[in-house]
Amino acid sequence: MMSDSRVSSVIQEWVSSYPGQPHSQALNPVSSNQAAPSSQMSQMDMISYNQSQGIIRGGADDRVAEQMMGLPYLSYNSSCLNNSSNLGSSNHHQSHASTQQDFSPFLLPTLRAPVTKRSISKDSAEYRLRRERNNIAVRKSRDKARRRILQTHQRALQLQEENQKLQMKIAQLTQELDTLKHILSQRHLQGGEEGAA
Amino acid sequence: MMSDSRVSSVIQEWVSSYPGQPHSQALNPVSSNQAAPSSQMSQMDMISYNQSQGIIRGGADDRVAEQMMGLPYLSYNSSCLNNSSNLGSSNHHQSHASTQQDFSPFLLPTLRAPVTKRSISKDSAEYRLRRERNNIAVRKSRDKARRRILQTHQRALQLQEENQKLQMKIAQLTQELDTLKHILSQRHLQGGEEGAA
DNA sequence: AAGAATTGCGCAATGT
DNA sequence: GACATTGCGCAATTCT
Repeated sequence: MMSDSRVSSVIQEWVSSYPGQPHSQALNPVSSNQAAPSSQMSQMDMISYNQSQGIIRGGADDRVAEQMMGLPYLSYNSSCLNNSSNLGSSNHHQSHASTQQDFSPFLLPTLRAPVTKRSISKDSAEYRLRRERNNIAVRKSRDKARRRILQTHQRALQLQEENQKLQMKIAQLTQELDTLKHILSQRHLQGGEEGAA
Repeated sequence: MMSDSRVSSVIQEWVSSYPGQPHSQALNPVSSNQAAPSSQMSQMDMISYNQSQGIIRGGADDRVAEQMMGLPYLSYNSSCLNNSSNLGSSNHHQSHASTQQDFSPFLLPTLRAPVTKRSISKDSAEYRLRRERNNIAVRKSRDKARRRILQTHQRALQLQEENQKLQMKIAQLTQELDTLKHILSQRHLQGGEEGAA
Protein backbone atom coordinates (compact mmCIF):
# COMPACT_ATOMS: atom_id res chain seq x y z
CA MET A 1 0.00 0.00 0.00
CA MET A 2 2.97 2.18 -0.04
CA SER A 3 5.76 0.96 -2.25
CA ASP A 4 4.09 -0.29 -5.39
CA SER A 5 1.37 2.25 -5.12
CA ARG A 6 0.34 2.70 -8.66
CA VAL A 7 -0.16 -0.96 -9.28
CA SER A 8 -3.80 -0.29 -9.69
CA SER A 9 -3.23 1.80 -12.75
CA VAL A 10 -4.34 -0.17 -15.73
CA ILE A 11 -1.73 0.56 -18.31
CA GLN A 12 0.99 0.61 -15.78
CA GLU A 13 1.99 -2.79 -14.54
CA TRP A 14 0.73 -3.98 -17.82
CA VAL A 15 3.94 -5.00 -19.45
CA SER A 16 6.79 -4.08 -17.19
CA SER A 17 7.81 -3.36 -13.64
CA TYR A 18 7.03 0.28 -13.33
CA PRO A 19 8.58 3.12 -15.17
CA GLY A 20 8.45 4.40 -18.63
CA GLN A 21 4.75 4.26 -19.06
CA PRO A 22 2.41 7.09 -19.81
CA HIS A 23 0.55 6.68 -16.60
CA SER A 24 -0.99 10.03 -16.18
CA GLN A 25 -1.06 11.13 -19.73
CA ALA A 26 -2.69 8.11 -21.18
CA LEU A 27 -5.58 8.17 -18.80
CA ASN A 28 -6.27 11.82 -18.60
CA PRO A 29 -8.28 13.37 -21.38
CA VAL A 30 -6.76 16.76 -20.98
CA SER A 31 -3.26 15.65 -21.60
CA SER A 32 -4.04 12.51 -23.50
CA ASN A 33 -4.37 14.36 -26.75
CA GLN A 34 -0.69 15.02 -26.84
CA ALA A 35 0.18 12.21 -24.59
CA ALA A 36 2.89 9.70 -25.05
CA PRO A 37 5.28 10.23 -27.91
CA SER A 38 8.30 9.86 -25.75
CA SER A 39 7.24 7.89 -22.74
CA GLN A 40 5.71 5.11 -24.74
CA MET A 41 8.91 3.70 -26.03
CA SER A 42 10.79 3.28 -22.86
CA GLN A 43 9.18 -0.09 -22.79
CA MET A 44 10.93 -1.79 -25.60
CA ASP A 45 14.18 -1.77 -23.81
CA MET A 46 17.28 -0.01 -25.08
CA ILE A 47 17.15 0.68 -28.75
CA SER A 48 13.82 2.37 -28.80
CA TYR A 49 14.82 5.40 -26.83
CA ASN A 50 15.54 7.32 -29.96
CA GLN A 51 12.15 7.66 -31.37
CA SER A 52 10.76 11.00 -30.47
CA GLN A 53 10.49 12.95 -33.67
CA GLY A 54 12.46 16.11 -33.65
CA ILE A 55 9.74 18.57 -34.39
CA ILE A 56 11.58 21.82 -34.43
CA ARG A 57 8.94 24.14 -33.25
CA GLY A 58 9.05 27.76 -34.09
CA GLY A 59 7.70 29.01 -30.80
CA ALA A 60 10.03 30.08 -28.08
CA ASP A 61 9.18 28.88 -24.64
CA ASP A 62 6.61 26.40 -25.72
CA ARG A 63 8.73 24.22 -23.59
CA VAL A 64 7.16 25.88 -20.67
CA ALA A 65 3.72 24.87 -21.61
CA GLU A 66 5.11 21.65 -22.87
CA GLN A 67 6.62 20.60 -19.68
CA MET A 68 3.83 22.04 -17.68
CA MET A 69 1.76 19.12 -18.54
CA GLY A 70 4.49 16.68 -19.20
CA LEU A 71 3.82 16.60 -22.86
CA PRO A 72 6.73 15.69 -25.03
CA TYR A 73 7.02 17.67 -28.18
CA LEU A 74 3.77 17.49 -29.91
CA SER A 75 1.18 20.16 -30.34
CA TYR A 76 3.87 22.74 -30.52
CA ASN A 77 2.35 24.45 -33.46
CA SER A 78 -1.19 25.55 -32.91
CA SER A 79 -2.17 25.88 -29.31
CA CYS A 80 0.20 26.61 -26.49
CA LEU A 81 1.65 29.58 -28.24
CA ASN A 82 -0.20 32.30 -26.49
CA ASN A 83 0.87 31.72 -22.95
CA SER A 84 4.52 32.45 -23.35
CA SER A 85 4.44 35.02 -20.63
CA ASN A 86 2.40 32.76 -18.48
CA LEU A 87 0.07 35.54 -17.58
CA GLY A 88 -2.96 33.83 -18.87
CA SER A 89 -1.23 30.69 -17.78
CA SER A 90 -3.48 28.63 -15.65
CA ASN A 91 -5.45 28.11 -18.78
CA HIS A 92 -3.30 25.53 -20.36
CA HIS A 93 -5.88 23.22 -19.13
CA GLN A 94 -8.71 25.02 -20.68
CA SER A 95 -6.99 25.50 -23.96
CA HIS A 96 -6.39 21.86 -24.23
CA ALA A 97 -9.75 20.97 -22.95
CA SER A 98 -11.40 23.03 -25.60
CA THR A 99 -8.96 21.85 -28.22
CA GLN A 100 -10.27 18.47 -27.48
CA GLN A 101 -13.90 19.26 -27.42
CA ASP A 102 -14.35 17.55 -30.74
CA PHE A 103 -14.25 14.21 -29.00
CA SER A 104 -17.66 12.87 -28.54
CA PRO A 105 -18.54 13.50 -24.95
CA PHE A 106 -19.98 10.03 -24.88
CA LEU A 107 -16.61 8.50 -25.05
CA LEU A 108 -15.32 10.54 -22.18
CA PRO A 109 -18.32 10.63 -19.88
CA THR A 110 -17.10 11.84 -16.55
CA LEU A 111 -14.42 14.04 -17.91
CA ARG A 112 -16.11 16.91 -19.65
CA ALA A 113 -17.78 18.73 -16.83
CA PRO A 114 -15.13 21.04 -15.33
CA VAL A 115 -14.30 22.89 -18.50
CA THR A 116 -12.60 25.53 -16.51
CA LYS A 117 -11.71 23.44 -13.55
CA ARG A 118 -11.45 26.44 -11.25
CA SER A 119 -8.90 28.44 -13.21
CA ILE A 120 -5.97 27.97 -10.96
CA SER A 121 -4.10 30.77 -12.67
CA LYS A 122 -0.49 30.29 -11.87
CA ASP A 123 -0.38 33.70 -10.33
CA SER A 124 -2.72 32.90 -7.54
CA ALA A 125 -1.25 32.58 -4.15
CA GLU A 126 -3.08 29.35 -3.79
CA TYR A 127 -1.38 27.93 -6.80
CA ARG A 128 2.01 28.82 -5.45
CA LEU A 129 1.11 27.40 -2.13
CA ARG A 130 0.06 24.16 -3.71
CA ARG A 131 3.18 23.99 -5.79
CA GLU A 132 5.34 24.80 -2.87
CA ARG A 133 3.81 22.10 -0.79
CA ASN A 134 4.06 19.61 -3.55
CA ASN A 135 7.68 20.44 -4.10
CA ILE A 136 8.34 19.79 -0.48
CA ALA A 137 6.46 16.54 -0.65
CA VAL A 138 8.38 15.55 -3.72
CA ARG A 139 11.70 16.19 -2.11
CA LYS A 140 10.65 14.27 0.91
CA SER A 141 9.38 11.39 -1.11
CA ARG A 142 12.52 11.18 -3.14
CA ASP A 143 14.65 11.29 -0.10
CA LYS A 144 12.68 8.46 1.29
CA ALA A 145 13.10 6.51 -1.88
CA ARG A 146 16.81 7.07 -1.82
CA ARG A 147 17.03 5.86 1.71
CA ARG A 148 14.99 2.83 0.87
CA ILE A 149 17.21 1.95 -2.02
CA LEU A 150 20.26 2.42 0.08
CA GLN A 151 18.89 0.19 2.76
CA THR A 152 18.07 -2.53 0.35
CA HIS A 153 21.52 -2.32 -1.06
CA GLN A 154 23.15 -2.54 2.31
CA ARG A 155 20.86 -5.32 3.32
CA ALA A 156 21.94 -7.27 0.29
CA LEU A 157 25.56 -6.80 1.18
CA GLN A 158 24.93 -7.84 4.73
CA LEU A 159 23.05 -10.91 3.66
CA GLN A 160 25.78 -11.86 1.29
CA GLU A 161 28.31 -11.63 4.03
CA GLU A 162 26.19 -13.65 6.36
CA ASN A 163 25.76 -16.18 3.64
CA GLN A 164 29.44 -16.71 3.35
CA LYS A 165 29.78 -17.25 7.03
CA LEU A 166 27.02 -19.77 7.00
CA GLN A 167 28.61 -21.63 4.16
CA MET A 168 31.85 -21.76 5.97
CA LYS A 169 30.16 -23.10 8.99
CA ILE A 170 28.51 -25.75 6.91
CA ALA A 171 31.83 -26.77 5.46
CA GLN A 172 33.25 -27.00 8.93
CA LEU A 173 30.40 -29.05 10.28
CA THR A 174 30.50 -31.31 7.28
CA GLN A 175 34.12 -32.00 7.77
CA GLU A 176 33.66 -32.65 11.42
CA LEU A 177 30.91 -35.04 10.59
CA ASP A 178 33.06 -36.90 8.11
CA THR A 179 35.74 -37.29 10.66
CA LEU A 180 33.40 -38.75 13.19
CA LYS A 181 31.91 -41.04 10.62
CA HIS A 182 35.32 -42.27 9.76
CA ILE A 183 36.17 -42.91 13.35
CA LEU A 184 32.95 -44.70 13.83
CA SER A 185 33.50 -46.95 10.88
CA GLN A 186 36.91 -47.79 12.29
CA ARG A 187 35.43 -48.67 15.63
CA HIS A 188 32.87 -50.72 13.85
CA LEU A 189 35.49 -52.77 12.09
CA GLN A 190 37.44 -53.06 15.24
CA GLY A 191 34.37 -54.22 17.12
CA GLY A 192 33.67 -56.74 14.35
CA GLU A 193 37.16 -58.18 14.55
CA GLU A 194 36.94 -58.41 18.28
CA GLY A 195 33.65 -60.21 18.07
CA ALA A 196 35.09 -62.60 15.51
CA ALA A 197 38.17 -63.34 17.52
CA MET B 1 33.26 0.74 -15.86
CA MET B 2 29.70 1.01 -16.75
CA SER B 3 27.38 0.54 -13.87
CA ASP B 4 29.03 2.31 -11.01
CA SER B 5 30.58 4.80 -13.31
CA ARG B 6 30.88 7.81 -11.08
CA VAL B 7 32.65 5.83 -8.41
CA SER B 8 35.59 8.05 -8.98
CA SER B 9 33.68 11.03 -7.74
CA VAL B 10 35.05 11.94 -4.40
CA ILE B 11 32.03 12.74 -2.37
CA GLN B 12 30.08 9.98 -3.91
CA GLU B 13 31.03 6.56 -2.70
CA TRP B 14 32.23 8.31 0.33
CA VAL B 15 29.68 7.24 2.80
CA SER B 16 27.15 5.18 0.97
CA SER B 17 26.40 3.30 -2.17
CA TYR B 18 25.15 6.00 -4.45
CA PRO B 19 22.38 8.50 -4.25
CA GLY B 20 21.40 11.25 -1.88
CA GLN B 21 24.43 13.42 -2.17
CA PRO B 22 24.76 16.83 -3.77
CA HIS B 23 27.38 15.62 -6.13
CA SER B 24 27.35 18.29 -8.76
CA GLN B 25 26.19 21.30 -6.87
CA ALA B 26 28.61 21.07 -4.04
CA LEU B 27 31.56 21.03 -6.32
CA ASN B 28 30.68 23.65 -8.85
CA PRO B 29 31.06 27.30 -7.96
CA VAL B 30 28.46 28.56 -10.38
CA SER B 31 25.62 26.56 -9.03
CA SER B 32 26.90 26.42 -5.54
CA ASN B 33 25.78 29.92 -4.77
CA GLN B 34 22.17 29.04 -5.08
CA ALA B 35 22.82 25.44 -4.72
CA ALA B 36 21.34 23.51 -1.94
CA PRO B 37 18.56 25.25 -0.12
CA SER B 38 16.50 22.21 -0.75
CA SER B 39 18.98 19.46 -1.20
CA GLN B 40 20.93 20.40 1.83
CA MET B 41 18.25 19.69 4.22
CA SER B 42 17.17 16.47 2.67
CA GLN B 43 19.96 15.06 4.67
CA MET B 44 18.75 15.84 8.09
CA ASP B 45 15.97 13.42 7.74
CA MET B 46 12.28 14.25 7.75
CA ILE B 47 11.27 17.36 9.61
CA SER B 48 13.24 19.94 7.75
CA TYR B 49 11.45 19.76 4.44
CA ASN B 50 9.24 22.71 5.16
CA GLN B 51 11.82 25.32 5.01
CA SER B 52 11.56 26.96 1.65
CA GLN B 53 10.05 30.31 2.36
CA GLY B 54 6.83 30.86 0.51
CA ILE B 55 7.93 33.86 -1.46
CA ILE B 56 4.87 34.68 -3.44
CA ARG B 57 6.57 36.20 -6.36
CA GLY B 58 4.81 38.76 -8.38
CA GLY B 59 6.24 37.57 -11.64
CA ALA B 60 4.42 34.96 -13.57
CA ASP B 61 6.66 32.40 -15.16
CA ASP B 62 9.60 32.90 -12.93
CA ARG B 63 9.11 29.26 -12.45
CA VAL B 64 10.50 28.84 -15.87
CA ALA B 65 13.73 30.52 -15.09
CA GLU B 66 13.66 28.95 -11.71
CA GLN B 67 13.54 25.47 -12.93
CA MET B 68 15.82 26.21 -15.78
CA MET B 69 18.74 26.16 -13.52
CA GLY B 70 17.35 23.91 -10.96
CA LEU B 71 17.44 26.61 -8.39
CA PRO B 72 14.91 26.13 -5.67
CA TYR B 73 13.13 29.25 -4.78
CA LEU B 74 15.73 31.85 -4.47
CA SER B 75 16.47 34.77 -6.67
CA TYR B 76 12.92 35.18 -7.68
CA ASN B 77 13.02 38.90 -7.43
CA SER B 78 15.74 40.63 -9.33
CA SER B 79 17.42 38.66 -12.06
CA CYS B 80 15.79 36.03 -14.15
CA LEU B 81 12.85 38.20 -14.95
CA ASN B 82 13.81 39.30 -18.39
CA ASN B 83 13.97 36.00 -20.17
CA SER B 84 10.34 35.11 -19.91
CA SER B 85 10.17 34.73 -23.60
CA ASN B 86 13.30 32.68 -23.55
CA LEU B 87 14.85 34.54 -26.38
CA GLY B 88 17.95 35.65 -24.59
CA SER B 89 17.81 32.45 -22.64
CA SER B 90 21.10 30.68 -22.63
CA ASN B 91 22.37 33.52 -20.56
CA HIS B 92 21.15 32.44 -17.23
CA HIS B 93 24.68 31.65 -16.66
CA GLN B 94 25.83 35.10 -17.26
CA SER B 95 23.17 36.66 -15.15
CA HIS B 96 24.18 34.59 -12.27
CA ALA B 97 27.78 34.70 -13.17
CA SER B 98 27.73 38.47 -13.10
CA THR B 99 25.66 38.43 -9.99
CA GLN B 100 28.51 36.52 -8.65
CA GLN B 101 31.29 38.55 -10.11
CA ASP B 102 32.17 39.84 -6.70
CA PHE B 103 33.90 36.56 -6.20
CA SER B 104 37.52 36.85 -6.89
CA PRO B 105 38.08 35.49 -10.37
CA PHE B 106 40.99 33.64 -8.94
CA LEU B 107 38.67 31.35 -7.22
CA LEU B 108 36.83 30.56 -10.40
CA PRO B 109 39.65 30.34 -12.88
CA THR B 110 38.32 28.33 -15.78
CA LEU B 111 34.80 29.64 -15.60
CA ARG B 112 34.92 33.19 -16.81
CA ALA B 113 36.01 32.90 -20.38
CA PRO B 114 32.89 32.10 -22.44
CA VAL B 115 30.88 35.11 -21.39
CA THR B 116 28.22 34.33 -23.89
CA LYS B 117 28.85 30.67 -24.18
CA ARG B 118 27.47 30.52 -27.68
CA SER B 119 23.97 31.79 -26.99
CA ILE B 120 22.14 28.64 -27.70
CA SER B 121 18.80 30.41 -27.93
CA LYS B 122 16.15 27.90 -27.28
CA ASP B 123 14.79 28.36 -30.73
CA SER B 124 17.77 26.95 -32.47
CA ALA B 125 17.42 23.59 -34.00
CA GLU B 126 20.61 22.63 -32.31
CA TYR B 127 19.16 23.43 -28.96
CA ARG B 128 16.20 21.21 -29.61
CA LEU B 129 18.45 18.52 -30.84
CA ARG B 130 20.50 18.68 -27.71
CA ARG B 131 17.44 18.63 -25.51
CA GLU B 132 15.99 15.80 -27.43
CA ARG B 133 19.10 13.75 -27.06
CA ASN B 134 19.38 14.53 -23.41
CA ASN B 135 15.80 13.60 -22.84
CA ILE B 136 16.45 10.29 -24.46
CA ALA B 137 19.53 9.79 -22.39
CA VAL B 138 17.65 10.68 -19.28
CA ARG B 139 14.94 8.21 -19.98
CA LYS B 140 17.46 5.57 -20.69
CA SER B 141 19.44 6.32 -17.60
CA ARG B 142 16.40 6.22 -15.41
CA ASP B 143 15.29 3.00 -16.89
CA LYS B 144 18.65 1.58 -16.13
CA ALA B 145 18.51 2.85 -12.58
CA ARG B 146 15.13 1.31 -12.10
CA ARG B 147 16.35 -2.00 -13.38
CA ARG B 148 19.33 -1.82 -11.11
CA ILE B 149 17.19 -1.13 -8.09
CA LEU B 150 14.89 -3.93 -8.98
CA GLN B 151 17.78 -6.30 -9.35
CA THR B 152 19.23 -5.37 -6.02
CA HIS B 153 15.89 -5.90 -4.43
CA GLN B 154 15.46 -9.28 -5.95
CA ARG B 155 18.98 -10.21 -5.08
CA ALA B 156 18.27 -9.37 -1.47
CA LEU B 157 15.22 -11.57 -1.48
CA GLN B 158 17.13 -14.37 -3.07
CA LEU B 159 19.94 -14.10 -0.58
CA GLN B 160 17.50 -14.10 2.26
CA GLU B 161 15.94 -17.26 0.99
CA GLU B 162 19.28 -18.90 0.52
CA ASN B 163 20.18 -17.85 4.00
CA GLN B 164 17.28 -19.68 5.48
CA LYS B 165 18.17 -22.82 3.63
CA LEU B 166 21.72 -22.64 4.84
CA GLN B 167 20.60 -22.19 8.39
CA MET B 168 18.38 -25.19 8.13
CA LYS B 169 21.19 -27.20 6.76
CA ILE B 170 23.36 -26.12 9.63
CA ALA B 171 20.73 -27.17 12.10
CA GLN B 172 20.52 -30.52 10.40
CA LEU B 173 24.24 -31.08 10.34
CA THR B 174 24.55 -30.02 13.93
CA GLN B 175 21.98 -32.50 15.00
CA GLU B 176 23.58 -35.26 13.00
CA LEU B 177 26.85 -34.43 14.59
CA ASP B 178 25.38 -34.58 18.04
CA THR B 179 23.96 -37.97 17.31
CA LEU B 180 27.26 -39.34 16.17
CA LYS B 181 29.03 -37.88 19.12
CA HIS B 182 26.56 -39.53 21.39
CA ILE B 183 27.03 -42.86 19.69
CA LEU B 184 30.75 -42.51 19.90
CA SER B 185 30.66 -41.79 23.55
CA GLN B 186 28.56 -44.87 24.04
CA ARG B 187 31.00 -47.00 22.12
CA HIS B 188 33.76 -45.50 24.11
CA LEU B 189 32.15 -46.53 27.33
CA GLN B 190 31.35 -49.90 25.93
CA GLY B 191 34.90 -50.36 24.80
CA GLY B 192 36.12 -49.30 28.18
CA GLU B 193 33.93 -51.87 29.89
CA GLU B 194 35.05 -54.58 27.54
CA GLY B 195 38.64 -53.67 28.13
CA ALA B 196 38.08 -53.69 31.85
CA ALA B 197 36.35 -57.06 31.85
C1' DA C 1 36.10 18.62 -27.83
C1' DA C 2 31.79 16.47 -27.90
C1' DG C 3 28.30 13.47 -26.82
C1' DA C 4 26.33 10.34 -23.40
C1' DA C 5 25.21 9.49 -18.59
C1' DT C 6 23.78 11.24 -14.02
C1' DT C 7 21.51 13.98 -10.95
C1' DG C 8 18.56 17.49 -8.59
C1' DC C 9 14.65 20.14 -9.45
C1' DG C 10 9.95 21.68 -10.31
C1' DC C 11 5.51 20.59 -12.68
C1' DA C 12 1.36 18.07 -13.29
C1' DA C 13 -1.33 13.88 -13.02
C1' DT C 14 -2.60 10.51 -10.07
C1' DG C 15 -2.70 7.55 -6.00
C1' DT C 16 -3.76 7.21 -1.00
C1' DG D 1 -8.60 17.97 0.77
C1' DA D 2 -3.73 17.26 2.00
C1' DC D 3 0.15 14.62 1.25
C1' DA D 4 2.69 10.86 -1.45
C1' DT D 5 4.29 8.92 -5.89
C1' DT D 6 5.79 8.97 -10.31
C1' DG D 7 6.94 10.20 -15.21
C1' DC D 8 8.72 13.95 -17.60
C1' DG D 9 11.67 17.58 -19.40
C1' DC D 10 15.31 21.04 -18.20
C1' DA D 11 19.89 22.38 -16.94
C1' DA D 12 24.20 21.56 -14.66
C1' DT D 13 27.73 18.54 -14.06
C1' DT D 14 30.37 14.45 -14.76
C1' DC D 15 31.97 10.63 -17.41
C1' DT D 16 33.90 8.68 -21.65
